[in-house]
Amino acid sequence: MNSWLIKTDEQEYSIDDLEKDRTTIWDGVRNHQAKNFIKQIRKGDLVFFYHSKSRNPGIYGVCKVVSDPFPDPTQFDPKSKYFDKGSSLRNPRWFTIKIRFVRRIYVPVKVLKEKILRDNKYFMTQKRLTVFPLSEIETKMLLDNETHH
DNA sequence: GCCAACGTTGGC
DNA sequence: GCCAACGTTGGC
Repeated sequence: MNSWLIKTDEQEYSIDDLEKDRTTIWDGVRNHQAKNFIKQIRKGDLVFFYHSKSRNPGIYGVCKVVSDPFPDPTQFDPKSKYFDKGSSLRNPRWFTIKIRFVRRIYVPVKVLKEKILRDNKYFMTQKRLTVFPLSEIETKMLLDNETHH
């Protein structure tokens, strides 16, 4: 089992939405490096749910991946802002996964930066990458950190 | 293929 | 709200 950090914009889809919906499709990723990571995610993997454009950026939840990667439906929908006319059903360009809410945690970006993810090259150097893998040690530290909840 | 212009992201 | 960093676009 692997674990990953994924980002969403709090304005668009927040941890509150996810807790209410229980499951969601994490769609709309349109970056090739991110897509390559998505294709490596497997059902049963662990996901940490991060809010960036927030007043208090940080990790807000733990989720379980409940599907293998599959073509992101929004790429085929002309009404979607994620529509990609260069993609086709036969040869889809973008992929997504389905995740299920497990529980809330809160780890502020300061703690991630100064401690838990300070050796994570993706977190530290690729601010705009919306999904990347976490090591076992990082995963353990994140799970151990949730004492105050 | 280069690179300036542009739009978006992320942290403060 | 600001702005640096950075990914993408489009003209050449």
